[in-house]
Amino acid sequence: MLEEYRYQTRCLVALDSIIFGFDGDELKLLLVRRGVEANRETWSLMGGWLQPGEGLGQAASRILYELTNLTNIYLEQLYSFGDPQRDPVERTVSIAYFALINVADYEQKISHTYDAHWFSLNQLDGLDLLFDHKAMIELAIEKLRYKASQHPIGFELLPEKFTIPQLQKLYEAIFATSFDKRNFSRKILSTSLLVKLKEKQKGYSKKGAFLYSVDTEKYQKQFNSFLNFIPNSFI
Amino acid sequence: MLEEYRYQTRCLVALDSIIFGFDGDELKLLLVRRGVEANRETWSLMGGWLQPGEGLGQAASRILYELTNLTNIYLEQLYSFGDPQRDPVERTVSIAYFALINVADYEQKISHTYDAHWFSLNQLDGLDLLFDHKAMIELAIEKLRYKASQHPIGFELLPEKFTIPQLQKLYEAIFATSFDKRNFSRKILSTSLLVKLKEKQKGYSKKGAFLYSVDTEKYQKQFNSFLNFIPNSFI
DNA sequence: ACAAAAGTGTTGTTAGTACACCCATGA
DNA sequence: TCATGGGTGTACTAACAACACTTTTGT
Repeated sequence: MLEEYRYQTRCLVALDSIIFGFDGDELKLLLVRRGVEANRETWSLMGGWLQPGEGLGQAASRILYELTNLTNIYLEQLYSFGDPQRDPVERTVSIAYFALINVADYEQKISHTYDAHWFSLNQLDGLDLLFDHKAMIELAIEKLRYKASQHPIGFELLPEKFTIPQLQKLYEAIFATSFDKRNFSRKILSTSLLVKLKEKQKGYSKKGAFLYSVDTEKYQKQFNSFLNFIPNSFI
Repeated sequence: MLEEYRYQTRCLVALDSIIFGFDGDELKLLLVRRGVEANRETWSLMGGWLQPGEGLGQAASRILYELTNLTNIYLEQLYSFGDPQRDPVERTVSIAYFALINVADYEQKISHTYDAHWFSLNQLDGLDLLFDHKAMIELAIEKLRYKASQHPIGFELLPEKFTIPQLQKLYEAIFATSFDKRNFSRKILSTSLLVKLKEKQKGYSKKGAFLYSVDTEKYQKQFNSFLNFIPNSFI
């Protein structure tokens, strides 16, 4: 090994994932209570160690799978946390990832071996979380809001067929505010990313609301080309 | 030490900093050619190892200082790179930071012990860079553009007193495009973040251009409150 | 028949875009 | 006097914000 490398200190590297979910009404967060030696009773994000030969996102996915049984969740890197005191046992750098899922889609699949549990965002205030996980969550909420303000990212949090009022509820949950429904539906439909279906959702309201699905082809095209929206949005 | 920690693999953690500079005309990038054993002749970002007891940003600042003598540069975390093969000598996770500085302000201070050198962005194409540093730079450019499209971040790249045409050149360099000067100055002045000074810049043009400075108080206020721009920008 | 949620249109205001001429000065 | 870059105004268009009534249907 090269001299230059030989005398460097190696350091624990952890991955922590923040999983947001929407149940049709509230925005939720998936936490686990792990059966590990330290902090046995503390709720925490889905976390684990980086293994040799593993990519970062790959490790985050594996850990999420091991703790909850969830697979094929698109995880996005959020931020790296490296305060020397963040883990009192030993200095650890943690790389945080986050994802958005639809609670209903995954309810059956989530294993409860490690006591995984959905918390609504307001429940968090009273809760004590491991290490700096609260700061991670706050940053993730900020990023989620930012992303939702740019992309119609919310689609990923809904079932394949959904109604405009459902989508509005989701955005209202993300931004903790309320929108005018006329302006909301106009704005959403003006993207022409939604396809109106013949069916109506029944049961929730007396009248029933039309179901829509995402035109995935258009959606891909539009949001894989970032370039077109940058220059003139500022100047 | 806890069992849970004892058997984990520790890993090298590096910090790499991407330093953008503006010289009044072009957007540049600071690279070094380090006298290290491996890759002696390759240009690279300002990189080094995380030491015990150091925060991540703190380490990035120290490394930047050691390689260039620059201090008091605000570094912002960009992304973490952890491909198992990214460093062929040993598996290393690298956390990338970036910063924007005004070339003229720091020209005297930059030490050239390690052969630090400004490259204009177009020069990069032909250049071979260490490891995945090219990908880091590309991501940093993307982020810089995004930030500039939201905030008037460009102010940090200019001297304390600057002219509107200088600012326009900077934005044109960042976005690799050109803007209508009437619309540009209207847009910039409409933020009322600039204070018009009595003095003119002479020498560059025959007529001379009025100098402006940033109203730092307003600037702080406006861009520390993110919340107000989110909801209605989407809905 | 009535309660509860769905759906829809108009108007005023604001921000964005495209475009062309005169001004001040040094050489 | 002329070449160079600095500075400004207007008219058109598109997006946004505020606002209230009618429709459907289950009970």
